[in-house]
Amino acid sequence: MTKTDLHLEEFLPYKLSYLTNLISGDLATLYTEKFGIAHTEWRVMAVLGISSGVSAASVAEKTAMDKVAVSRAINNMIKNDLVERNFADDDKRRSELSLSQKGRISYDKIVPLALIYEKDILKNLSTTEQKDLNNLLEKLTQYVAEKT
Amino acid sequence: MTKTDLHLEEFLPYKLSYLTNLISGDLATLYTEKFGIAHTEWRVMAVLGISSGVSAASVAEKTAMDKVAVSRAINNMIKNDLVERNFADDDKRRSELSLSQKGRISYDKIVPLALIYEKDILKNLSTTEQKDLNNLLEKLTQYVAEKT
DNA sequence: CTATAATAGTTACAAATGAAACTAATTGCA
DNA sequence: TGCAATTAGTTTCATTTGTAACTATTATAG
Repeated sequence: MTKTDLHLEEFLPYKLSYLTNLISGDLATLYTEKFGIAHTEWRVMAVLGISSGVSAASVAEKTAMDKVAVSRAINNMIKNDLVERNFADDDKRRSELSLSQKGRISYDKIVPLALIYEKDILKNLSTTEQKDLNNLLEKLTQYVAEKT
Repeated sequence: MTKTDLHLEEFLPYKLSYLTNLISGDLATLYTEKFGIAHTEWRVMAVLGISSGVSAASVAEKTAMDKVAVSRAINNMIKNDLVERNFADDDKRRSELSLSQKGRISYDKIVPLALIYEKDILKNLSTTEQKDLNNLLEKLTQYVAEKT
């Protein structure tokens, strides 16, 4: 006799999605409320914070966002003086992006808050459990990503 | 010396979000491609598949969706003959929702596929690891949910 | 009773996201 | 060279989602 009922609360995709939404929403308050930065912009900022002069395509790759979303985020951040853009000498299509001074200041304020938030969540898990969690997520991610 | 850099690939909220998106997108093909059912509708369907005559508010609660999203999903599903609605005798505002026959047929086809999908993903983890995963997600969810 | 508040669900409008077509610049190959 | 194909990024339009205000009905306090 096979069980064919599906209870959302026990269904992995739902559980993951639920937790992810809680955390994302929670985290979003850190960068939206005080800094008026949207979710996509936060991801871009996180990348530009540690890599300067990169292209939009590279940002897209590192943030798992598509190029349209990146384009919009970037242009909005430029408008808000958070990001600066140059165009590459050897290829005028390619943009070279970095945080502006203002962007850097916000970044430097947000990152510690984000790390504290992460730490706060993880404090409920032992060191071993944290390792396990990473392992499990990594395994799942790799498998799902590879099955095309 | 404290580390203040934030690398997305190692940041729990990002990792969770990334995995969730992969899985949700993957799963969505199961119900959209063949059945033309949207994500919100799938959640509603999952609930109505095991509970008949429930209110929209109750569906909202069980799906972690807000009432507007539920209203839209429900009305669309009614339009597509997937859901039937009555209004409660003792309170004409309250709807009593169930899958229609057509909805039930789709449900009976989708659920096994969804469960197979879940099983396929989980087959990469040992029984212990699966338990661990559940435990960890549960712990995190509970903590994050409670910190308001 | 009646007026006010509360509840179930919907509508309307704004913001976010996604897909496809587009522009401009560069590459490659005949 | 010069013309077709590719690449970087943008624009446009349709769909989705979120928020607030709204309608209809029921509950409750005076």
